Amino acid sequence: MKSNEIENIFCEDCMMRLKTGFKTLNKDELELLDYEKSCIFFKKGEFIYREGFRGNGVYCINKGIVKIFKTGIDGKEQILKLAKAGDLIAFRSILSNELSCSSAQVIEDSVLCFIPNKIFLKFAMTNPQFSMHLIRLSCKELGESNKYILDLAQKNIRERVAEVILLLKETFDEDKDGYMDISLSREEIANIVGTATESTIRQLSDLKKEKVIDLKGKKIKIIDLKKLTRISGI
Amino acid sequence: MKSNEIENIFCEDCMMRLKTGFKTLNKDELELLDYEKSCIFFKKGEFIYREGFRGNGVYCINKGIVKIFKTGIDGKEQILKLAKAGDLIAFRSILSNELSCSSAQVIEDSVLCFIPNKIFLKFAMTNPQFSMHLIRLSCKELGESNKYILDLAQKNIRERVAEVILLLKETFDEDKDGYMDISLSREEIANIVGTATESTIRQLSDLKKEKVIDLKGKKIKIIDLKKLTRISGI
DNA sequence: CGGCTCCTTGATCAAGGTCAAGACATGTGG
DNA sequence: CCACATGTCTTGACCTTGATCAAGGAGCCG
Repeated sequence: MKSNEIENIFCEDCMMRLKTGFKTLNKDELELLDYEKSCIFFKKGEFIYREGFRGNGVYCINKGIVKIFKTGIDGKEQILKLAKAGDLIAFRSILSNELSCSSAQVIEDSVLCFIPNKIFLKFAMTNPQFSMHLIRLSCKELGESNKYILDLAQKNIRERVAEVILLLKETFDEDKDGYMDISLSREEIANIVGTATESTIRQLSDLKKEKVIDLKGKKIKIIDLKKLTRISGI
Repeated sequence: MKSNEIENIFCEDCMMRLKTGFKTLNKDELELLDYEKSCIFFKKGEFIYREGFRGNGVYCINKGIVKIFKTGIDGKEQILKLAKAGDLIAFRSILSNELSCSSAQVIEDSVLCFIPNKIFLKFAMTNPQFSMHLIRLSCKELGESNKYILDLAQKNIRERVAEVILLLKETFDEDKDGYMDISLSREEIANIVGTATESTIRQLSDLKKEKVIDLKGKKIKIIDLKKLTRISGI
């Protein structure tokens, strides 16, 4: 189907499955999932799906990092979410039966399991445990979106940059030196914060000067968590 | 239970039910719902629930208008949604088992049906049709929230004011003179747009001068829908 | 080494926030 | 019914924040 299809990852052995609603599937369902799904490798920069299209399935991230974003006027991105191993993406449009409201592009080489519409919806409609998981997932994301609306409307850029760094810390691990295990371009950080690239750079420089964070290329390390939290206004 | 409880509205006869997931309930379930729910009258200005608390049920709006909002720094509101007859509110925190992420306050005298946690979750877990409705509802709202994030991040205030007027038009009917059937204070409009009250007033005045809308007290009438749409950048 | 792209910084400018004052509307008690 | 108080609306003046434009620097690759 896809050119970069790779050898099957057995769902039963998949550690990521336990982080998702798929852990509620019984043996038969799991077998069916295993049969119907396909595992696909995506290189950095590749698109998984694009805004405005009708999706034909959902993706479970087995490995890698994916950015989910909307495209605004003159092509400027607004990143809604960074998805990582164990996250389910593209479920919103499938479940609400709408066109996709966002695009997904790979930030770090990824392995994704594609689960076709039909079987995903079958589970959703026949397995109450599974559907409750989906409900919780979408309601959680709704809560996060609502929070971000407030921030965008009321916080200034310094506060939002601080908050995004804290968000990254929550989402990603850190290496032995304390730098967070994610490499985003300055433009991408700006597209999470919802501001111009230059403004984000200035805020990052300020935070570095103030010894709140340290920067090494694209890597960020939090030095003074307390102060960063205070700045973010959480 | 509540001081302003009013006489029961029979679910079976309730027209609003047909707009909600409750239309999927069978006769027995409906009877149970009817028995467990309570109908409550709320006067303008009263709070239905507040941010940060654990909800003990959801509300189905039978009549009236309710604003759902988050409170930010120094008390400034950000309105997330105006809910009207046929809308279900407070379901997010119940379903995700989190604290309420927003408050609900009555804008126009309302009648609400309170459905306790227990029975609502029972339906969600045992009636697949009902749970699919909930999934669709939360995914739809998630899509709207995501859209609003993009707007807040990238559109200017003129565009956003125009967009909010269009949103009001979609949500509420108009009277015989073409004025929309909702009265919001300038501050409330500003709290939807996510800006200062004065800025909103200026934009409204401009749009009136340009003959795009007309203003009569708190009532708004759209004169030039095409131009308004163009301004909103949709 | 030249040609990319991304990052950084400075200068400038406009959008929109804030403050202040007056207009208008509404309600209240005398 | 008036006088007064209160709250909302509106407008003007001013100033801050952050966007935009421009130029130079750093890192990377063929």
